[in-house]
Amino acid sequence: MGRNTTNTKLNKRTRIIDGAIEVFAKMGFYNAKISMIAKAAGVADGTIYLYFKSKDDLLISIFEEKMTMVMDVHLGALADCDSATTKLQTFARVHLNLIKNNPALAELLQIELRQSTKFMKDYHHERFLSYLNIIGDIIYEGIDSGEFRSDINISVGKIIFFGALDEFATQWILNQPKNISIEEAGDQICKMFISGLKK
Amino acid sequence: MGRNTTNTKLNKRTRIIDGAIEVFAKMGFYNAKISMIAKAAGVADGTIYLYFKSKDDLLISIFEEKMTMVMDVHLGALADCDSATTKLQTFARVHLNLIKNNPALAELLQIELRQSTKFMKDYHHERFLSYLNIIGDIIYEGIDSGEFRSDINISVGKIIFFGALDEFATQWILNQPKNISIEEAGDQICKMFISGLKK
Amino acid sequence: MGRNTTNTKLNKRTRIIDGAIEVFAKMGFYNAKISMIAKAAGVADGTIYLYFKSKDDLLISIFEEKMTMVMDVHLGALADCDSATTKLQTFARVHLNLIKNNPALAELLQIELRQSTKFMKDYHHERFLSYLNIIGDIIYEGIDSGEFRSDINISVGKIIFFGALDEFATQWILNQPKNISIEEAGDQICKMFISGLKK
Amino acid sequence: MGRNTTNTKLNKRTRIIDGAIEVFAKMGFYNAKISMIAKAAGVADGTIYLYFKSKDDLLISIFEEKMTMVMDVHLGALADCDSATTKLQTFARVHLNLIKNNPALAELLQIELRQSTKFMKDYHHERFLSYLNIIGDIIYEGIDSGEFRSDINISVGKIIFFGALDEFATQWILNQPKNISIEEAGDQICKMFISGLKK
DNA sequence: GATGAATGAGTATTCATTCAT
DNA sequence: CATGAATGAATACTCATTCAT
Repeated sequence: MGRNTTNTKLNKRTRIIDGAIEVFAKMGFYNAKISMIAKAAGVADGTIYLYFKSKDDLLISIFEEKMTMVMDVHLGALADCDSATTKLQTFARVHLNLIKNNPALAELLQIELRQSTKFMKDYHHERFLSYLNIIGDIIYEGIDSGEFRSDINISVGKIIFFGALDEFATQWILNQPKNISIEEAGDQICKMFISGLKK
Repeated sequence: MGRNTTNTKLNKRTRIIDGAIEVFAKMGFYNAKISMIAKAAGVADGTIYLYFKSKDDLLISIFEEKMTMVMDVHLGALADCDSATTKLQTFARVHLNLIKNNPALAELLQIELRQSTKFMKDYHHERFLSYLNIIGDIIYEGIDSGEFRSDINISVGKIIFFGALDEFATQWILNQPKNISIEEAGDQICKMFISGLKK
Repeated sequence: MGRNTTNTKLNKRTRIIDGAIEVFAKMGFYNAKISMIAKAAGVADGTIYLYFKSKDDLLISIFEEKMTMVMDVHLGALADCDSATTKLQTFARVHLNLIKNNPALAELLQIELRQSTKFMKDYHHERFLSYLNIIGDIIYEGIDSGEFRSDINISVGKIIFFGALDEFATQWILNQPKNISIEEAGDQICKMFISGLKK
Repeated sequence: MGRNTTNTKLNKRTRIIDGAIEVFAKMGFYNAKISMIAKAAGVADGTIYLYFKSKDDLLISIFEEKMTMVMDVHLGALADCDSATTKLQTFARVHLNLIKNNPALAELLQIELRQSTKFMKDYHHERFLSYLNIIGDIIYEGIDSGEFRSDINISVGKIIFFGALDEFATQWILNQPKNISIEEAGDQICKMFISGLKK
């Protein structure tokens, strides 16, 4: 049946993406070999090229699809919050949970975001900026509602809140600290960021 | 005579490192070709192998040397500060200034810190941890002296302060924001981090 | 019913051959892709393998079939001629007309005849030699009847008459000269060959 | 010494060209593998790319160089002739001798001239036209001097004389006829072409 | 030490062919 | 018969590294 065919196709594409996430995360983009990805996906090397134009396209496609998914999860979770403070806490919790539950994807997205290859430099600031702007909008809302100070530069604020979360995630992926859970860490990050270090 | 030879050698080594920083930063590690680095350094391809064991070793050597230099600058600057708050501000200022003045190096160090190649995973947590620990020590000192709250998890605090600075630096390198100077941004980061967003 | 099936098959086979002639001529054998031929023929890639064992077999089959057709046309036309001179002129006229009317086929046959792939070297001297022998027989007849000189080496004569026609055809396909029609050219070729350049 | 280095370099380039001529002639361009050529030349695969940009470039370079050489040989030989008839005979003799002595090169040049790949279609009509024009100039001279008939179309004449020689050469390469030497064949070709078949 | 020509291992990608539907 | 998704063998080309000079 049509549905069957479609499913098989989707499954194969999904398997390739999942295999690629795994292999890219473990090996890095340049050290990942197409044959490894094919093996991880349980398909022939050539099959990958039925679904993706090139290795680069595979990486970019993963980024596109997963970022879309991530944004949707965030926006869904934020819809239930009623204050900027809650939203910031929710954002942190969702971000860290996504990373906790998809460490390979997390590592991959970070590779993409950071790796300064030419094709990465050109590409997808847009989608990353949207992500940053979720944070920016929350801060703006907090200032607007009087929850947050008005002498905050939102452009800086959104970047450093993301940076704080992201660096913590990176370290957590590399070397999971035993002495603190990712949930507690999220609370700590929000506390420091929202209330500051000062007594 | 001996000194002369040594100098020549040191000069050549320095030229290679500088050429490599430039090329790695512009092209990324994997797209940087030894021949490009050799040309940038004004030496023959083979000469690089008289000073470095491999392309990987070149990257790691840069990291080692430059991080040593960076740590020294930080420690020198911090020696003059008399409070944890001042120290944190100083650290931020020094960090951002180093990046402002050595953008290629900054980009390179970030590539190294992030790029999850095997050889990067194995390597240099140590030296990076020392860097983080400068921040950790300042926070500890602040708590100890009563400047900072005592319910702060230092392990988390040092990571997120670094993350905040680092992400801002990344964005600044990629897309220098016109509406705020790097100095002001440093002040904003410290303000948010130290006093929090809350009114 | 059976006829219908058979017709469909024949039609499909014909469509594949015609598509292949077109694509081989335009792209060359090695640059022609099975998928292009399938598309040109309006069939699926796999269908080609129901009619031909391989890409090589497709090329060879075209050669076989078309040469058979070409030989028949020649023999039919020659039956009406009453002298070796007329036959030679007729042969030239028929040869050049075939090329004029089937330039893609002409180019393809030339590729085959020339392209020194192994499978081409092994193959079809036989059929080509038959073609040459049509010319050889005409020359023999002309010598026998006293029309032509008897100090002619027929083996050489048949080859060079063919070569003259063939090279002219090649040039005409590549770069159709405006200043002379293919019919006039045929007359010129016969004139030079039969009467020579000498005054 | 400089001379030594230069010689080594030249020798290597020459060895690659000679190896390539051999392998291209035996296997055809598309079936010739770079590794075969490298082995035939006694160099590493990569070395070929120090001297030629690509496999295509290698083929074209061979063509350029060898055609230059061939043209020089022809022009040198023709300088000594005092009539168009002698020149035509000389041209045929030189052409056939070159082929006799360089059969692999001859086959390769024919592949190039004929193989209808895109890059071949675009390329070097110019150089081939120069070759044809040597013949054209001889015919023109013969008409001008009164040796040849004036009702000859030179454009056609040069093509068919070349075609006659070329086809004979092709057949001779493929299947050397025992019953006639290449020298005699050259004489036959000239005789037929110059005096015609007619009694 | 310095050079850069030579090496050859390593890999993304293509495409003729197969075969389950 | 017909399809076209899947296969995987095959190869031009790159580039880190070596070593004779």
